[in-house]
Amino acid sequence: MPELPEVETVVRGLKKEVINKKITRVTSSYQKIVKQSFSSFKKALAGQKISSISRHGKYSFLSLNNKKTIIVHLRMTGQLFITPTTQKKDKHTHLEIFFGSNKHKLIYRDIRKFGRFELIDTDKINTYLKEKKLGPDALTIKLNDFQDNLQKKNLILKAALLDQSVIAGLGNIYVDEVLIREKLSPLKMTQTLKPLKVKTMLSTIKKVLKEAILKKGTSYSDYVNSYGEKGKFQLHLRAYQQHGQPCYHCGTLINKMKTAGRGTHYCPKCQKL
DNA sequence: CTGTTTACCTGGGGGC
DNA sequence: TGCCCCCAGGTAAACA
Repeated sequence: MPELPEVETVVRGLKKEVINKKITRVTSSYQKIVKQSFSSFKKALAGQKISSISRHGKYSFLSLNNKKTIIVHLRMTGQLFITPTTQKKDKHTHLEIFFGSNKHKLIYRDIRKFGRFELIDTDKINTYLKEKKLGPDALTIKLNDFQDNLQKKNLILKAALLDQSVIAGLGNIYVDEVLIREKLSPLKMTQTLKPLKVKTMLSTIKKVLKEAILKKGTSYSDYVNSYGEKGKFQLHLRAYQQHGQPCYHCGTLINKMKTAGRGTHYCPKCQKL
């Protein structure tokens, strides 16, 4: 599923490919993908250029030169990538953006149709982030803010790291990967964490995310980057979907349980409560 | 108000 | 081969 490293990889690719290209046409065969009416969305995009692209957590922002911004969230199985205009769309392609005199189009594919597009005023991005209760981005969050957000609620650690208001960008894969590297139990309560442990955990969060970005993300199931290619971080997973495999650190078999409503992979020896 | 559960979707895999 | 059921998990909405 697309988490921070996957969204960052897509954003970096799109920056190279679609900045300053004029949008000529937008089509959709599943208009629910767009939050507001598709006809107004289509009208607002036509004739505009994408002037800048940014990301916060798992949200990406494609800003147009008419002071509007397209917000994209890929949710579980969303794919946003460039493909030749001659490529015929398949049944999972729900949106296509065409550019003037260009051999390529930007398409949105999503098997489970959970992803969403939304159009807002560019100067309201910060308001939007507040409305969604999005916390600081995981790559840039300051230790003090992370510490405060963790202490505010006494949550199970796994749930706290998945909570986008605490830290934005982590999902099920990277939370499990961080916890096994930190030898922390997913069941530990946040208020029992020592300040020094919070510090090392945050540096591990940033380290794992950066490594995953270098590997162009994790393609466990459907994720592909802006060129439709798979990532390579799945080769470096130590916990996620590794149940039955020996632990990277001690050789004990990785276990799987359900925590905070999610599949949670952990080493029963390294990650004791 | 806050924590918990369900809905949104489809494909894949297990059981039979 | 095929049918049924469950599972995958990000977020919003409904619920207790």
